[in-house]
Amino acid sequence: MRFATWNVNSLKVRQQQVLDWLAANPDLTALALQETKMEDSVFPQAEIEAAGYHVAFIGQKTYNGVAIISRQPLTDIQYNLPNFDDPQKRVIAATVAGVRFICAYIPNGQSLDSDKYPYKLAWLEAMNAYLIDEIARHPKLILAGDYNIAPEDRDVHDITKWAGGVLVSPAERAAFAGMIALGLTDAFRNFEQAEKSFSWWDYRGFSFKKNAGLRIDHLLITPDLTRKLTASGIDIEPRKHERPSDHTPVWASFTD
DNA sequence: ATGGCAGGGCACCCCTGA
Repeated sequence: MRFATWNVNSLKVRQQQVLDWLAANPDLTALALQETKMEDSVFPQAEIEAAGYHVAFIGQKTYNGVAIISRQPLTDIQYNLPNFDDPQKRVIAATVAGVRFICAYIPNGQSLDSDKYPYKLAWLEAMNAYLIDEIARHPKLILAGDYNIAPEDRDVHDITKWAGGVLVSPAERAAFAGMIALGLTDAFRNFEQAEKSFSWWDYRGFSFKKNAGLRIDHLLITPDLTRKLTASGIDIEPRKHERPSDHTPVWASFTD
């Protein structure tokens, strides 16, 4: 089994890149997408199914929007956090290959003095409460997505440039640590990894070329899956393409 | 300290992202 997450920053623009990446990764069980930025009525369901996949999605115009694409059927699809009334479409979950696969686009927060920051913290609190229930129901669970949190300073190319802002604030990192405290493992960090491994690079200032990035896309997994974890990584290949997303896929492999 | 790039929307400037 292999699972991945990718913030595509508009599925309309990245649709072919997603299909190409899936074709290049035939062992992938399921892929979580964030920032599809499209309403359900225009979601390319037929094209994705015609390519041989199952898909579940929920979106809105301009902002947010999440989807799960898989090679096996998706069951028990859930839309949104059940315990948080939120017009923003940021969560979709499904069971695939016996794994509860949650796809989340965690709020950015914008800045510490923005209204969006307390929204982010409240959202994370609701996610934590939701996870407690879900982990109890599903021993094999993955929370995959764009967390908009760099958990540690080594996940930031230059902490002096980001200190005092969102993505690295103590409260956000505490929320991430709160998820780890539920018994979850950061699949990427379960193995020795290259220094300066990132999943996002700003479009501006040749950030990708300079590897001035952040690691903010993660797969957190339950103990039952940690025992089965065989490898994890970040595929920076798509970030090199023409018109790339600013994020790149992050993945984890498991024994069946 | 600022803005830089990219996507999208009733729209040729503004908002958001991270």
